Amino acid sequence: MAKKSTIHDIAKELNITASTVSRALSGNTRISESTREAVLEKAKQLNYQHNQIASALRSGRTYTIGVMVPTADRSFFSKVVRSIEEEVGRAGYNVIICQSYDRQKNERDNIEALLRLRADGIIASIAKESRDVEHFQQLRQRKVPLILFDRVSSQLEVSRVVIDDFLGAYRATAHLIEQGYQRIAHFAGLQHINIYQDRFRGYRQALQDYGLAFDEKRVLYFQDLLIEDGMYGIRQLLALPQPPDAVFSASDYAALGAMQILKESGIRIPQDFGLAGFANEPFTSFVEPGLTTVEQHSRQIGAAAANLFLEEIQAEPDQYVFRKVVLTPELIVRASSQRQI
Amino acid sequence: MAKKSTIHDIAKELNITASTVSRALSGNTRISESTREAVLEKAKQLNYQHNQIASALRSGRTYTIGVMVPTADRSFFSKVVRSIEEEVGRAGYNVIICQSYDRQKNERDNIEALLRLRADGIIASIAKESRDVEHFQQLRQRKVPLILFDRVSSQLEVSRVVIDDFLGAYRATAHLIEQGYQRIAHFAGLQHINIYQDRFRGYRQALQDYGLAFDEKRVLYFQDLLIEDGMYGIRQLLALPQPPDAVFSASDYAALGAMQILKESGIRIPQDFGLAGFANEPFTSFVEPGLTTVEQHSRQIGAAAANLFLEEIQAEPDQYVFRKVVLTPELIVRASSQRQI
DNA sequence: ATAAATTGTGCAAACGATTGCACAAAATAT
DNA sequence: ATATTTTGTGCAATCGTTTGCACAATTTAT
Repeated sequence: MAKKSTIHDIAKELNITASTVSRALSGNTRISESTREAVLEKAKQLNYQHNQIASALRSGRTYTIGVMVPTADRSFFSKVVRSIEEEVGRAGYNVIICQSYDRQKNERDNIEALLRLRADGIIASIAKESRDVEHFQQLRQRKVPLILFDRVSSQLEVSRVVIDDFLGAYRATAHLIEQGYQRIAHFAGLQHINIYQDRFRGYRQALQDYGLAFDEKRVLYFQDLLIEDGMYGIRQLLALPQPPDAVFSASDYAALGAMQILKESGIRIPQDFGLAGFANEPFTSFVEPGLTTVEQHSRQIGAAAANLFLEEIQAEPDQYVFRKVVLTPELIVRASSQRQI
Repeated sequence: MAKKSTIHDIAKELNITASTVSRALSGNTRISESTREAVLEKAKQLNYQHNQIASALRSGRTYTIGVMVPTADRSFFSKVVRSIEEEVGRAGYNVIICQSYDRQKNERDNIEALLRLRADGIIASIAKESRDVEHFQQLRQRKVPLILFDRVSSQLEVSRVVIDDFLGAYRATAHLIEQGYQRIAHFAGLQHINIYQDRFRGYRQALQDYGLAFDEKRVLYFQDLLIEDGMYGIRQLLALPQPPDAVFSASDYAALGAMQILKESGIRIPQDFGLAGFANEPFTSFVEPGLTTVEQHSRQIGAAAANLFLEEIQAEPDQYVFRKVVLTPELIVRASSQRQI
């Protein structure tokens, strides 16, 4: 039971040198077919396993890439991660998943760890807490490719892939208006985050284009846009002198919270009140009524991010130009907003 | 802008050797306070970053541990992972999250990748598809500590942490019986998986202890126990000559599917029909009515698994004895099963 | 038939840290 | 005052691959 075998062990048995073994294993074309076969067979026989550590040390490439998301237990991020895994996996890269839990400290620590591990690149979506992004700067200095997606920062000059949040929000709001809702409120996220800012802008633009007044009392801002936030928010809105008759929420979770309270209060959805969320979380399709929402095409986001990384890693370091991919979201209309039949 | 600095750079600047620098940085007590300080300062000044690759190659320890779960977007696994991260992080370990997506091939590939990366250990929950576990055996051969949790295999002699699934199922079923339900059905998982087998056994035992007849027509087996499975399952059950009046589902998701259909069919929960799930997924608390379920104490599972790993890694290789940690689950009673007030 | 290109392999130096051994200087014990 | 221990550092080998350079043997071109 050979504990650990190295290319030297293989070399010794075959009376050749380790260089030749290394080349045979890595597919160097200068190696003759016969020795290659012999090496491969002996490798299998000795239960040889490539030592990625040694390889990485010498070659400078770890074939490892870090993917950092706020949290992996959100359908959106989980799908993006999976899609990245599939895409870069085909090119021989391993993915290390990191979670920032929306904390800047974790984000910083993860970056440190990935740098120590000498990851070949990082694909990330920025933590909510990170208003400044200096901790990402050192990646630039160290020439580690960084690709951002979804939650990006304009302060970083890197390739990125986003969806058109403005358009998604615009369409959702316009749809509510077209369904006859008049006083549409908005659950907004923190405005230093691009996606929430864009969604807010889309909402306002739609109101304006359709000639509806914007009323800032109908906009509530939340740190996390969770279910509880939605519950709290809808209570605030219903207590207004002139309560709204619909909510466009920047998050499905907050929309769901609102739905709970509305149902409890005997307010009928969609007859009396319209609801639309954002992200197309799985639960949106099985709550009652189904929640109208915006699909972000997470798989495509992941694939795009992965490909941007692969491009960048293969490009000449100095003449690579950063790219921006913008995908178009899709409005998913469900019962929660369908007043007209 | 020093691109990359090594301990040699630091050494050169201070007119000492790399060995001394290495020792100073790693906290060796033989180094004088003055040189240590000088090294630390110079390191910061040169923007030095420890090269974990080189270190790993020489020392044989990567301080990296792989955590493999079927999928990270389930609340249960996500919490376990987080808890492991926190626990081993304190001991200086990095966590690499891998997902098998319940596929044996992915599981095998992940193990290969982790071995290539020379992970110091692996904590895993086995994929549904894996009936045999030979791909785990090579870890034993290569002396890489393996800790299993939740979905374990009796074919592997390793430390493990599980909850008492039998007890959880027993309590859930007993609770339904005590609420007056008479014909309790069960959504079961694949029986080659320990947790589903135990839950099934708990269900049967409770029926028996309370003098209720076991009827195999009331047990439906599902591959994945998803929402759709629950929808399909409840339809089957309702079509029986003598339909059940309650379901204990081995998964919250399937229970949720059943709930949807029951509501659509105008069957009142809990008055006409009782429901209980398993896992305490977040949505169980906000569906209407709240779903009775079983909490698995995921954080404790993660912490226990992490500590088992840390113990094993520190033990003498040959005299380590495998340990089994069994945690007690907790029944969470909600409206879906509370017929008696 | 000679020159040039190609093919297949070996040599040896990296990559950047860790670590056993050695040893001088300083501190402590006898 | 000498012997012994402790303290602080250096030397050099090592971890397992990769890779530029060299070079003989073969093949192809002129």
